[in-house]
Order: sequence, then C-alpha cells, then structure tokens
Amino acid sequence: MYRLLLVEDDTSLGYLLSEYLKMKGMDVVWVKEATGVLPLLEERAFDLLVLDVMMPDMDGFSLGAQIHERYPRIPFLFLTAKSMKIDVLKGFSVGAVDYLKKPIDEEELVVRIETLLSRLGPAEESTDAIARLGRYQLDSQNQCLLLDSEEIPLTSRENELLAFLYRHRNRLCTHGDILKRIWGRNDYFNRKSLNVFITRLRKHLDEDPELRIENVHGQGFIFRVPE
Amino acid sequence: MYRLLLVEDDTSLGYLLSEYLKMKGMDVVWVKEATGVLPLLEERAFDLLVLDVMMPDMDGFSLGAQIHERYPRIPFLFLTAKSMKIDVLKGFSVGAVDYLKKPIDEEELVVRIETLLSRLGPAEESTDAIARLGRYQLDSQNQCLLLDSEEIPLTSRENELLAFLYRHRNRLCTHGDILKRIWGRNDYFNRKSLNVFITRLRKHLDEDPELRIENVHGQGFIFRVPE
DNA sequence: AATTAGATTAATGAAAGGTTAATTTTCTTA
DNA sequence: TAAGAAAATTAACCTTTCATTAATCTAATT
Repeated sequence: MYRLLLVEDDTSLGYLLSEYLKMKGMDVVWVKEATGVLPLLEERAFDLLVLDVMMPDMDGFSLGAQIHERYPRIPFLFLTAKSMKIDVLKGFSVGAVDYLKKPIDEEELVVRIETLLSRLGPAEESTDAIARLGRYQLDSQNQCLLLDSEEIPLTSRENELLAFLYRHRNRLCTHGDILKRIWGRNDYFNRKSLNVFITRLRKHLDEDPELRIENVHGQGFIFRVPE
Repeated sequence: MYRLLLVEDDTSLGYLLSEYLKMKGMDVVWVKEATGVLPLLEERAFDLLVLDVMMPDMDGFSLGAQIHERYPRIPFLFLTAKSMKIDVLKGFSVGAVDYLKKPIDEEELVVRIETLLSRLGPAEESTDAIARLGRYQLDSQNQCLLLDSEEIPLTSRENELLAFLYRHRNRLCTHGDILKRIWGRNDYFNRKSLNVFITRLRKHLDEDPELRIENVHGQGFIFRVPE
C-alpha cells in the first residue's frame, strides 16, 4: 500500500483529494500546514509527497527545496494554481517529479500518482526471474535449463514452448492455444512440429520424473509440475 | 547524450520542438508518421519517445499501446491537444510516463524530459575501473587488455564491444541490443561487422579457456565469465 | 479391427554464424 | 593536402544450427 503525504491548506480540496486517494486504496496523511512537514518526515516514511505551492505559512517551493536537500530520495510533486511558465520550471528545478495545475481532476491525479509510484517503486517483478521446475530451473532470459550445475541450452522454439507450458502449468493447454501463440498458425504441419518439440522437451526434462508433459487425447497437453 | 524520438505530424510544431531539443543537447530524431516507428525502434535505441496523439495515419494511443506491448521498457509520453479527462487516463493506461497538453511550452517540455530521464536512472553502469577477466584484465579507460605483464591494445570498437559484453556478462545480449548501443543501428551490414569483432575478441581472449563468448542461435551472445 | 491421434527418429534445407581476406574509410603525420 | 597506417566495413566462402518435413511406429477411441 502506497503511503502519501498531502500538504494542502485549502480545506475543501484537501478533504476531497485525501478521501478520494484513500478510496483508491492509498494510505494518506493530510496536513494543512507546511510547518511540521519536515519533523513528520523524520517520524514516518512516505512513498510520495503532494505539495500545494501557495500556502499561508510557507512557500511550497521552499518547502520542496528543503525536503529535497534533506531527503533527496523522497519523491514529491507540486499541485498548484500558479501555472505560469516560470513556476513550472522552478518546481522542477527544486527537484519535483511532477507539476500539476489546478483545477486538478482527482482521477487524473490518482493515475499520475500510480504511474509515478509504479515506476519508482519496488522494482516490479522482473520477467527475467528464473522459474523453479523440480530439479531444474528454467532461465528463459538466457534461453537455457539449469540442472544442478549443468546448463542445457534451449533453442528458441524449445524455450518459447517450455515457457508457455510453464506459465500454464497444471492446466490444459490446447493445441490451438499453443499453436496460435507460438507458431502463429494452427495447421496440420505446425501440429506435427509441435509433436516434435514436445518430444524434445520431454527428453530435456528426463531427469525429474515429477515433471511430465501429459497428452490429453484430441485436446492438447498438460505440463505437470508439483507446486 | 539523451536520444529522443519525436513523432509529430505538425510540421511547424515538430520543427520547433526538435530544434529546441537539439539545442538543449539532445539527439533528436523527428518523424512525421506513426507508420514506421516500430521498425525504427528495431533499428535504433532511444531513451524516450514523445508521441503526438492526433496523427493522420494512426491514433497515438494505439501506437503507444503497441510500443508498450513490444518494448515494455522504453518510456514514452504523450503530447496532445486533446485534454479531456478521459484521454489523459487512456494515455496513462497504455503505459505512458507523462501526458502533456498543448499548447506546450518548449522549456517546460525540456525540463519534464530531463526530470524523467534523470529519474529513469543511470542508463549504464560505468566501466572506469579495471575489470578482472580470468587471467586477463580489461582496462577500458586505456583501451587495452592486460595478460600477465603483456599489454594487448584494443581498437575502439573492440573495446566498446568487450566492455558491453563485460557489463552484461553471463547474460544474453541480443544482436539488437548490442548493435543499437554500439553501432547505433541494427542492420544487415552492422550485423556482419559484429561477427567480425566477435571473432577478434575470441582470438584476443584465447589464452583463458574459461572466458567464452557463446552464441545463442538467432538471439545473440553470452559472455561467460566465471564469477 | 479400423481409424485417428500421438510419439519418435531421421533427413533436409534455409538461415545464421564464423573466418579470412579485400576494400573502404578514417586518422596521422609529414 | 597527400601518403601511409590503422581501423572498420564489406565481401566471399565455409560451417553449424535448428525448424520443418517425412517416415515409421505406438496408443487411444470407435
């Protein structure tokens, strides 16, 4: 869950935004004054700060500058009515990651925040993860199977097919699905080709009897992998 | 130097922006049509794409969606006159990192681009230290390989290629990645050139059988270096 | 038993990769 | 700025790889 700090002196806008963001599943702290933000950052961790620029007790820019100085890794964005060019540039120059002009649409704000956080956030699940396959590991990125310390290179088709079967492990993969996805076309010859590759994969996975590519007559294959 | 691709059909705005961005020290390619963008991405590497939404030959959103599907790691932003809420959300939903509304101030655009790119991070880990490579050492700075007390000079291409392979050691480097990064362009002749340099590097690294540049058929190369 | 689907092994040919040599381009230095 | 050297690119030729096709055999379904 994302933790946001909203610094906005306007009561109605502040309320509206904080409620909306909470509704979208975010953990929101709303404060009405710039004073006290720095000590708060000392106390609690936030993923993103949303700062109003025009506040009675302090200029949002100088708050942003202070934050950037002290906590250069905390991302923050400005929310403001001042939309003149010079202000936008100033906002970015003190280290903001975005600058939104009022009137701000709440939905757009949420989407922008989510986009920012997902990019900044904990490195999203990498596609180059190595999949566990019984005694084996499938390193799809490097197109190979690992068995103990041995490395078994895969051809592109073998790799694609095995990755597909793995993604749908323990579920029926019909010929049609496999062929359309990997060969691009479901016809007689490609179906023959698929058989050849099923044989090859079975041979590659021979060392672990728990891993089985089972045929479902007339339907397709199920790749059995103990969970 | 940042490499940008600007896709904008409006001649005057396109010219203005591309010149301004170039002036700011960016390497800008400006194309007027959405058609041909995907093949271009196959050929050349870009750090960021700036896409117009309204183009005569294709909807910018569907272009963005296609790019995101095929190259999920390339960041892109939309530039548009359509500022209705629904469009902003659509832009982000196909994977954009920002959405700017016309009339766009060039200075603001540059600042936003710079902010984005600097956050998207250090594109490359630098190889300024001397790298240990089995019996060898790679001194990229001085463009040479050291073997015992012997010093083997490298040409700049050899050096760039070996440094690239070293940075990505034990992982598959596709032809596309290598060619786009080092040759700047992925085409038939450069692919041939790459082969020649692979041969030369193998010859240079001949003294240590643990160091192998392995080919992955149809994909690229893996530089095997014991950790 | 007949028929269809699947498995296996082997053969083939196009595409990709490797190597060496020739040619062009770029850089130096006179 | 022209000659010579160095480097990169292109060309030519050869080898390897691998998806497909073919041929043959086995299992399932009716």
